[in-house]
Amino acid sequence: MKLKELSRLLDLSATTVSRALNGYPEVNAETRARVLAAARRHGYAPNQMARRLATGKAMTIGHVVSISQEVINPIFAEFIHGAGETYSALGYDMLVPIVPVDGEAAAYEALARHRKVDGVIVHGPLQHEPRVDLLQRLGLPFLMHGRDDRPEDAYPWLDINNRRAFVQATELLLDLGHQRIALLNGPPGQSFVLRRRSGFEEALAARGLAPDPRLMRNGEMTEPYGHAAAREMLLGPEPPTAFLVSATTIALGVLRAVRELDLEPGRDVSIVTHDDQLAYLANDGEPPLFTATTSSIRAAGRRAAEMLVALIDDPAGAPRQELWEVGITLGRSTGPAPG
Amino acid sequence: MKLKELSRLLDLSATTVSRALNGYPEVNAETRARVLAAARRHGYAPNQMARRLATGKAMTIGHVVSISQEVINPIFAEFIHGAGETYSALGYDMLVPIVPVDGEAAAYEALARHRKVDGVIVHGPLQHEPRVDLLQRLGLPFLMHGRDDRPEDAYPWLDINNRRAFVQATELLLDLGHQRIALLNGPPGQSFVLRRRSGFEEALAARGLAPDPRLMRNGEMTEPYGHAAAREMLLGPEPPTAFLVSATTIALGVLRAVRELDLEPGRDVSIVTHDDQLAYLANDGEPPLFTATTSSIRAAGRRAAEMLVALIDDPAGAPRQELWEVGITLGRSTGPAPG
DNA sequence: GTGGGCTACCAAAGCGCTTTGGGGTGAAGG
DNA sequence: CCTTCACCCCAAAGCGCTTTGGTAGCCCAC
Repeated sequence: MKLKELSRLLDLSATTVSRALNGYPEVNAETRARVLAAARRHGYAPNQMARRLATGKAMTIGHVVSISQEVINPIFAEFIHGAGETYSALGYDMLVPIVPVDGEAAAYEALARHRKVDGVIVHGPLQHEPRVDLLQRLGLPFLMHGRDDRPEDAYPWLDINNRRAFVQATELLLDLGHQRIALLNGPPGQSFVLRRRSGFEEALAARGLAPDPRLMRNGEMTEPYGHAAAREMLLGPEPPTAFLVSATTIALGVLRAVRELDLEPGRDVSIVTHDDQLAYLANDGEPPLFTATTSSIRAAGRRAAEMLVALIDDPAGAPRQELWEVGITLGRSTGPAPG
Repeated sequence: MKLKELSRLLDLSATTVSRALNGYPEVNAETRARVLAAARRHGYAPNQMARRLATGKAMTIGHVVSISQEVINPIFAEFIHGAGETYSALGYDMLVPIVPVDGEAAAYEALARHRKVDGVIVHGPLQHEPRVDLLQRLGLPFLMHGRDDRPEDAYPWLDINNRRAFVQATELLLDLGHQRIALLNGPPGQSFVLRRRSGFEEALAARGLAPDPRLMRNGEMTEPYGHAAAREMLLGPEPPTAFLVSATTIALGVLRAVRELDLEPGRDVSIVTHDDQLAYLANDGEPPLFTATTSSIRAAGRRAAEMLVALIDDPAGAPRQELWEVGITLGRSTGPAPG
């Protein structure tokens, strides 16, 4: 069933039918009702390709995933999940090109030139993110999840206050008397990783402490990474009494190492993690397993998508930046420093 | 830059330019080279909407995600990842509608009627999957990841041999002398979950053993689920000496419970898991942490996408079903039954 | 030297929709 | 009574590409 057939059936012009379906005012209410009823009855839906060609709007948002970021995966999935809810509600489609690491720039260029999307969401910004220049040059609207070292208003973004979160987490451990705190952070170069480290170092410095480089690690946020790093540190000289880690997956690895060494989490060793509130890694229990800074990555996805769509609809008048504070949850993984 | 402009620039007709770019034979080699050079130089790329409207092909594959399946998430993400690699290579786009549970059917109908996709991949089939009827009625080509209780050749699918995998895993435990084996399976109703249970029960029956219903659980494949179930069973009367579980996330929960109770995995309690080889939950170590049946879900995604595209290009001649056997990895989580 | 068969190109007709620029009708207003 | 103005509706012109159905020119064969 196409528009022309439907219009013939109704003895109306294609123009009128189109207008009726798209809610334009210059259509008699009765006529509109007739059209809508007929459309439903015959299962008519406009061909999206035709519609998009005619309107010049792709009604699609791109999320480019580079396959280097193996481990962003579960977090990325949860973010996408939230964004998808927004898109469904707003009539947008989501396009998810998966590209090799070295094809990322080309992927954005292709999206722009082929007119496949109206905008993109940029994931996992580096400290100084080259994609910003690329996208501005391409004139492709974008919203960054996170932000880099440019001035606050250089481009639109949604981020959580990573620095502050890790200041608070570190202070919590310091208040419990911990002095040797290990930091198991995410992949080097990522903007959020650096902000978290700043927060950690800042909190230590405020108490006149200097971070021990041997207790600071970067790595993909996996369970084995947490396990290996924690095990090594705990078996080494001057082991830490507390771990501050960047993801629940890492925390689980730390927990495994702690138990393996017959230590008691929350008594012999404390653990604080940042919790993205992934559905399948829920920090369950009463009180919950981990003491954590928390922020729903799914909610971030929802909101980021909203912001980008608003930006596309009204490039001038939409909110362009948003910084979320994180919550803190007290769990069973922290306690006073031993000794 | 649009086709007309480029053709005027080259003093050729749009027809010839289009044919040159799309590799049709009726173009002089020299002319083609000239066209390609000019296209590259001016950064010309055809507007996809126009192209798709003209050809009638969406060059897009849909993966509908219903937001009930919270926990399919990480596994789903990994599958998608593989599929995405195929799409990039083949020039297809991937559309990922995220819809509420009760909107799934409507989502497929919309995809079909709006002509947004050339086909879909169906995830997480139930024992008897209603989407099969729906999609066949809509005439929308599809490939199922997994399969349901219909005859083998009822529709195209790619699956792993879940039953056989769990037969082998169970036999492995039985050979080690375990008699009380707990099964921590996935969500009830899912086809793969039922096949795995069949395999488990079948292997027990072959040794004259009956499964203990108190040691069989279903649940979303999360770490807390594994932890809670294992803890409860281990503290109950007649605790199991071994756990067979459906996912590495669950296995991590079991491991946590085991350690909490001061038991030694691989000595006091054995664990076998099915490992989808998720990148961020790698079963690392030498030997690896878990004894596991393994099958790369990312590879499955790659292959499934290939099969679907082949099916779309040639509805008659493409391979329609594929059953993969799983591998087995011996890890540190299994050992002879105690006592 | 005429017909047939290639090669290399082109004009124009779609693809199915939206949107522009009217145009007819009847009621309100002068 | 004639104009004005909403109100509804329509024909036709795009949107930017692909594809159909040619044609012009050339070579070869009979």
